[in-house]
Amino acid sequence: MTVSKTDAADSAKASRPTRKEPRNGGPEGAALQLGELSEHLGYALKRAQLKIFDDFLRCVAPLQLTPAQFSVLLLLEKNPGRNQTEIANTLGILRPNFVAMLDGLESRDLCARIRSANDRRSHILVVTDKGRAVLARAKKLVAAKHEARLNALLGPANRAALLAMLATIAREF
Amino acid sequence: MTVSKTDAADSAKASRPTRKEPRNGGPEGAALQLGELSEHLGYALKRAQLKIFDDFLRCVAPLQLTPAQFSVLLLLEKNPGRNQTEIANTLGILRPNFVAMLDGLESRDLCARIRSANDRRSHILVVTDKGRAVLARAKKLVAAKHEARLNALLGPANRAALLAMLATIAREF
DNA sequence: CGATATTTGATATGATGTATAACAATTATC
DNA sequence: GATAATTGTTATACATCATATCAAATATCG
Repeated sequence: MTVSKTDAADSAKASRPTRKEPRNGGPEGAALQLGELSEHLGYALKRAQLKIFDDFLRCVAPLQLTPAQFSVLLLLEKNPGRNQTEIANTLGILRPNFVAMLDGLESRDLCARIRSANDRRSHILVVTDKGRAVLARAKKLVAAKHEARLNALLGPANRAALLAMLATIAREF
Repeated sequence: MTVSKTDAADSAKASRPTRKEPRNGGPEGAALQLGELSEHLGYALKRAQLKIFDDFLRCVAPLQLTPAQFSVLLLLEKNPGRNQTEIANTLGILRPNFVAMLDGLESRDLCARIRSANDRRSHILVVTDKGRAVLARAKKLVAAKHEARLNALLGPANRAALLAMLATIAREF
């Protein structure tokens, strides 16, 4: 709906002794009412998604992996011998946009393109040893920091229910 | 994680009599395994969000309103007398980016900027009559088509639970 | 009061994500 | 063997998102 990566909600910088804002008496200057907005799933969905991605980025920052790159490596590891079109399609990436993304991963030696012997048009994608190592570390960081934090916030049962509903929407909506 | 607005999953164009792909016998050419990806909340969240936004766009297409524009009009209606900074911050929009957005809405006479008398730096934002009319029609379309479809897919109780969990993540994560 | 700092809306600019068209090389189809 | 389709790629356009900076207006404080 809107929603950028920014703070929103007018986060008061915490440290600022002198200001006028503490006029808590009047109804003026109060926090804005979200109103019906808080009942719209799309709005909550977008804001939650930004938070999740932001946290993912922080948790996996030492490995310099974006959520998109992580998903590519995960998919490559699970599905060896596939070409660019197959991987891109599965992840909902357009082939033209997948090229630069692979260039980035390949230049860091996390994956490699191998010309197929059967069909010399296509590139078979493989995770390199270094890619596998980075992916393993990423999985641990994500599990230990990111997903663990979600479990702490929602509880395992709720987290599972949430995941199931999101998957349903993604699949059948 | 990845995920664009595109079809993904290699949607077979439905109408194409001649192709090679029906080699359903071998394990080759089968659908890819998502593997651990399907256990990552961020991935499901992103894909669900894209679906929801896409459906929102279609449902409200006759009014030519994006989710972001809809959220702005909703917030303006609920919170009269606010300036650009307050509205933008609440929605998580950066002020510089909010300018062009307001230009668009104002050029269509859906809202208006009014110089404040108290503080002549700020613009008080108001929904115009036309904006209120468009917003009313948008609400009906969204409720009748978009949210109704979600209720049909998840059921009202699950939909409410989903919304609550997403709001929790957006608020406390 | 007057100097300095802050706020507001705005502009310019860049980075990133997403989408389409078109191309050469290769393969499939008939 | 001519035509069509596929694969990876390039170019390009557009939207989204982010930062720095500015002028005008206001606030703060010596």
